[in-house]
Amino acid sequence: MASINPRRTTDARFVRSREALRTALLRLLESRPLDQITIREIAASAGVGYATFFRHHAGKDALLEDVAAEQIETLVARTLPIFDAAETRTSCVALCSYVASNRTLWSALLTGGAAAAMREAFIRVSRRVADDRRDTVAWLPVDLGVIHSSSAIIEILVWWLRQSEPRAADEVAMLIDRLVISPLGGL
Amino acid sequence: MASINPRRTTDARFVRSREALRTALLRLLESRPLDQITIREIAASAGVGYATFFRHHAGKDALLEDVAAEQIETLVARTLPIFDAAETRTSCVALCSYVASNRTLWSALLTGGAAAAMREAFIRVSRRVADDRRDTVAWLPVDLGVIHSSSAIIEILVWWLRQSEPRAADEVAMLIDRLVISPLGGL
Amino acid sequence: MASINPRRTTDARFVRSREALRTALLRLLESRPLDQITIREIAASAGVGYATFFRHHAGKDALLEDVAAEQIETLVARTLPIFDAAETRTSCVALCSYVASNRTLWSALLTGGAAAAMREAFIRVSRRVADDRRDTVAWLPVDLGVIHSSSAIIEILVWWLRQSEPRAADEVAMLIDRLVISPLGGL
Amino acid sequence: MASINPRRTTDARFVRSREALRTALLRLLESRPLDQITIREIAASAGVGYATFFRHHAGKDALLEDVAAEQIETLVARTLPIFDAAETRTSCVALCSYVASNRTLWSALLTGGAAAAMREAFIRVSRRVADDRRDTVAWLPVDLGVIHSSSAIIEILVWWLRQSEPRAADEVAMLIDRLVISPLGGL
DNA sequence: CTCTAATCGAGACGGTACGTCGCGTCTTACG
DNA sequence: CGTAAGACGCGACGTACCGTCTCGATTAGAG
Repeated sequence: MASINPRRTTDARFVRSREALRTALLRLLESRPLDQITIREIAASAGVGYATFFRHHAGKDALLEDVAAEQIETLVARTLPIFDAAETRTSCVALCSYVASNRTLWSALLTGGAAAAMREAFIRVSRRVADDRRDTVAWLPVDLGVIHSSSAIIEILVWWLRQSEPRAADEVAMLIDRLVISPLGGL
Repeated sequence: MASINPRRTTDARFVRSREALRTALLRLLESRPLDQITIREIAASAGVGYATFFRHHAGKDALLEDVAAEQIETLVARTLPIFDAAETRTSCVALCSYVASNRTLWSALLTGGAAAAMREAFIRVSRRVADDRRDTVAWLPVDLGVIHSSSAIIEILVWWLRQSEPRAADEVAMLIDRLVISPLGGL
Repeated sequence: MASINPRRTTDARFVRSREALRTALLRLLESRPLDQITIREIAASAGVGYATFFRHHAGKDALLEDVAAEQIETLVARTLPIFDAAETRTSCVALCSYVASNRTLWSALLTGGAAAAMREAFIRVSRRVADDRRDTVAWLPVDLGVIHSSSAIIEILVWWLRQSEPRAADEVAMLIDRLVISPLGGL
Repeated sequence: MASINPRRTTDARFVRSREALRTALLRLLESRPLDQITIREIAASAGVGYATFFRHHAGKDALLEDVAAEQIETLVARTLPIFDAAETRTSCVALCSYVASNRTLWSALLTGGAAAAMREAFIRVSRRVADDRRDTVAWLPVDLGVIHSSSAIIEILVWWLRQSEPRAADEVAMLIDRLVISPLGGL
């Protein structure tokens, strides 16, 4: 949508609204789950007309994925080395540290009722990465590998971010390593 | 709700409606995801008045859980021995066989957009079981263990049931064993 | 609409809402023209849910015509004898007297921006009457006769009802007689 | 608006846009009624920027009246002699002939949902003329005379232009004469 | 085998959010 | 630096579904 018309990427107003909507959603996600947030609220909170929302996104979910996409892209960039490294544990630590350092953001994304959408987005990105790499283990179907590891990681992160007194990042990294990565059997 | 008035469990009309609603939901779930099914449709498909739906269930989700509950109870009864047995693999086979033998039902429940609700129900039941048993591994927080294993199993089942040409039950059992059960490290 | 389902005509709630909407529209028409009245206002003023409006009428205009229909039916019943009577003047007086005695109502209907719709409704009713009677004057096409006389009468009434200090009913009756009825040349 | 800046009447671009808008509206009116035509369509059809529309006219209606004004001015110039002439019938023929010779234009203006606006414009012009002339008949209020005759003429023309196989101009002229002009009683 | 009361179907209702549309204003990029 | 493009705020629209409610019309099961 944004890429069709070159103007859209340049026009100051367009960029401004777009960014306002992104941050408004994140702001609201900190207070309550996605499905209790109305598009009208997002628009109002962004200081943007209601109709304008639809000039940028097809719906609530579309905005969420738009917001999520770039974050996930970054997260995956941190997750990638996990599978390469002999030292998977170190990589898991890196992953968790990144999440910890953006705790508020990731809490909103993962514990705000958007986890399912995030999971989808994460799987999508992971699948793309997996297609590029083509390292396989005989007993494990590739797509299941992607789905399982993505889901499990997301879910452990959700569990982590929901804790009132969160554990240390490297402790969680250990859990991910032992529960998810190691069982994949050294991809 | 159903238990307040003893008559409700006896009155032929009440029982008939209840059952009609259950089967109607399952029938509809085979055609499209839960959130595209309206309560009005369920009622109509059950040959039951719209208001009657609410005389039995608080909402769509309540009906789903009502339907799901007994199935999950059975499934967990099959899953339980997994953790006891030295031969976890055998138990996984038993689990998958059961699902395979009720494929239509479980497909509706798991691939019909109700997976999230099923996951919750499954976790709820599992947690209850886990509380009874109290076998712990030092490095793994109990609640995470429950959440992770429940979610991962559900998710592998979803993956399985979505395949156009599904794999053999024992093959999937192997996957569950290697990806989920074994890593728990012999509870 | 009201006549399809017999229940609708009986159900107390339905009748209540229907009547509330009618009177609400008339009430609002006294304060400002039709196109400055929103459906939401009508519903609110009727103490009726917004969606309920559409359960009764397809839109603002439909409600107006519904309201207008019966009034026009009555008015036409008064207008009819005009064409029969040798004393057309007397009949015109009757017509104007009736309008005068319901001045508030007719002001709302005719000076509230609804005149066009009223004209249509009036023509429709008149055409039906004309079809029944089949008295024709050679030089005047029937449909033009209906359109012209209906429109002209409506328009004179509008002019009358808009005056700050309205003329006497029989004076207006005279105007209608001389400008509209007589020229028809003794139908 | 157009008269404030002297440049506006001279600037070639301004004149070009103005004319483009006029003809665009007329072109569109031939295909569908005024209220189904959006300003955006008019602008697009005129090959003119959307905002540019508002540099010329306050809105759709304003453009219409702008377009209509000159036509009506001409029409009234033809209608005027009607009231002077002893031979009103001849004048009516002149009027109708003029309309017939610009049938497409007048069809667009009168049958395209713009009749009400045209009526207003026609009345406005007629009133100006009537004020100048000051010929009165005792029993007929001047403003009603103007409104009635204007409306009735417009309305007969609409009826005429809507016919699939239109009658001859002098036949319609006769109808106008007998229904509208004669009853005014030789102003 | 009746009578009485619970249950039923039907669906009207008040709400709330949706996504669409057109308006008229105002900003922006571009020639 | 002026103009065309079009993003924007606004606000009404009509739709969909929710869950509550009011109706009579059955019909089950107790007496």
